[in-house]
Amino acid sequence: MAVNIKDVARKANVSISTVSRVINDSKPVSDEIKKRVFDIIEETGYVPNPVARSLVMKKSRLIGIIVPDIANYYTGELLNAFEEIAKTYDYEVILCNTYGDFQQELRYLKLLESKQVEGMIFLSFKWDEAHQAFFERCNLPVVLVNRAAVNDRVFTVSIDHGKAVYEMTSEMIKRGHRELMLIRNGETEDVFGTEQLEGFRRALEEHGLPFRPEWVANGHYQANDAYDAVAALLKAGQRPTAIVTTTDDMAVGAINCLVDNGISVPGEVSVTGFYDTTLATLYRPKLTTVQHPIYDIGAIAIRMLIKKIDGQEIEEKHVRLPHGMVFRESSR
Amino acid sequence: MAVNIKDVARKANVSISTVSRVINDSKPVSDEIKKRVFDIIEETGYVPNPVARSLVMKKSRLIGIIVPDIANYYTGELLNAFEEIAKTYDYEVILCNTYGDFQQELRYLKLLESKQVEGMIFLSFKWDEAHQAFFERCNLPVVLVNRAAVNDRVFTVSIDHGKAVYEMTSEMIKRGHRELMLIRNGETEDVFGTEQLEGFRRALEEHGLPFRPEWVANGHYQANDAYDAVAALLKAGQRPTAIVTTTDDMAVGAINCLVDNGISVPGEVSVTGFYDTTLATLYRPKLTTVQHPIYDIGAIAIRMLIKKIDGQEIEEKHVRLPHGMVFRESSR
DNA sequence: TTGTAAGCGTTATCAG
DNA sequence: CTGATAACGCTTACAA
Repeated sequence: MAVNIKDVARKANVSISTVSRVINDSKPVSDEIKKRVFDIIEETGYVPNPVARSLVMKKSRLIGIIVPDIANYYTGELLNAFEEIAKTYDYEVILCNTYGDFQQELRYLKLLESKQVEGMIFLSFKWDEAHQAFFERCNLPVVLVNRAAVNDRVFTVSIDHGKAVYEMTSEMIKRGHRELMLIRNGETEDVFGTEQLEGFRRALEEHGLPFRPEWVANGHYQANDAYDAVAALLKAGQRPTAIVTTTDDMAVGAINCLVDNGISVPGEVSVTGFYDTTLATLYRPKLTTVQHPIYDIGAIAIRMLIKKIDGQEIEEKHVRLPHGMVFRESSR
Repeated sequence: MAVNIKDVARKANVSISTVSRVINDSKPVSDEIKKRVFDIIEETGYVPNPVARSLVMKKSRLIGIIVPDIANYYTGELLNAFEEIAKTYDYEVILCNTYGDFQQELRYLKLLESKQVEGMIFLSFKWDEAHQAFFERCNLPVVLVNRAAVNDRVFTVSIDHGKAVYEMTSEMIKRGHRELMLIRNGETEDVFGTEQLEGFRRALEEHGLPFRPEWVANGHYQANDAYDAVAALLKAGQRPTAIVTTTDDMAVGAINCLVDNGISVPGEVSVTGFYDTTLATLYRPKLTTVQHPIYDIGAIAIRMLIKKIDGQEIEEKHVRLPHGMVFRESSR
């Protein structure tokens, strides 16, 4: 049977309040007694019961993480960051996978609330009134990762998607491309998808290139989406010379389709990715892609959350991290 | 302020024990009172406090998961399964990422114990005395995923790695290959690495082919390991016609090295993977690989654990799931 | 069938 | 500085 505070108190010949004081360093205790208590703790291997502690403090030291899919590099890397930083602050993360299902999300929100999490990190595709209402009611801190800001009630951290697409598109144009296609994240509710589109359009405009709506496809992060989009374009007899995508997976899907149709990459068509995941260097040709500080985004998100939980004021409620670009073999 | 059992009791004009009885359905309560209580619960939105419940029941309904790295498809898919099934049984999983570090593992073991987890799932590379001693002492159920059985104190679930390698190797031999290389998981403590080697050796023997130790490389799951191993062999002027690997990533690494050296795959050399991750179909040439029921392994592991936690007897302590083989473009 | 009361292992208030 | 003691929200004998 595990030893508890009472046992320690008895063996050390002090009251339990004293023991509590020494383990929490909450009030002055004489050095002599402190040592006696520490010795007993050492000897018995006593560890305070976090459940009892939670009950009285009304704090669970739990953080809820809601993600649409765990099985990919991007989410995994984020989780690495959440987990690692949270531990540092003595918080535990509990994981909820929604498979992108809206109802599931709502269910998990309630579940997490009942589990007394002290805050949440949200990685879902959309953010709508139901979410908003929920957080309004339960008054829990939330931070959204790679979702656009809706208001100051929720915090966000991401890169500037519009700028990233703008820069990558401009770079392709500078390198001589005139026929460009965009495959973006096309959830209509996804504000970043819109941002991405705007970035693309702006790059074209600034270089005096025409914007053709039919050369914009809406993907959902997956390789297949891009494959199909490119296939459709090809079938319609159209052929861009550069394809800008917003996911490494989609870039690979696009390239696969091109190659399957006998079109060489980057010989005839250049393709760019997004995020710079492991896939970008594993795949051949290696991907030219937007470098996304995934781990850092995760680290900042969880730090913001914990800061807020601890009652500190957050000055910068919507953080935007800088991104980079790597030019590898998939573009010319 | 959240409503508690007392509030419900008062509003329903019953004692708190009665409320407890109706929410847990633990003892008979008259239909009339039951209805009254349910109405109040509905009205107030009361949710029992799981922390208080844990304290008295001495159960946390928490399961600890220890993994060496979250950011890959394999772990992610496993986590999907853990998370999903655990929720079904009203358990929460808490995640610990060790980056493969042994000391970190030990630290997490203690942490999880102090958090009162009721069981653990372990995905670490090795299993040694320190682990064994820990579980011996704290008497917590554990299940090891894709690690070999050490004894009956810990449960395991995996596929038969020896058989998988044996079959894939045999198949390559049947297809005419006589010069085969193996890149396996080479942690010396990794019993499956040994099993894999044995399977390879047995396939060669049964077909009267010589076993050359220098054509066996030890990787650590990563593409780079395989890349380097193949590069070394090539440098030594050796060239197999088929390379069997035990990871899709390693297969890709091997192919990349071959191609970088002007050797065509599968034209001149065939390469096979393991696990059938998303990479296997994203990459070109698409990978011939061993199909590994990742999600199922995770599902069985977490079910075994929960069963054990609930005090049920586990008849089959070391489960081996069947695997498959897919032949795609990376082999001839 | 229902209620009373004793914990569960802590922290925190209030005397001394 | 130290020690009783009352919470925290719930389950569960034990009584009624």
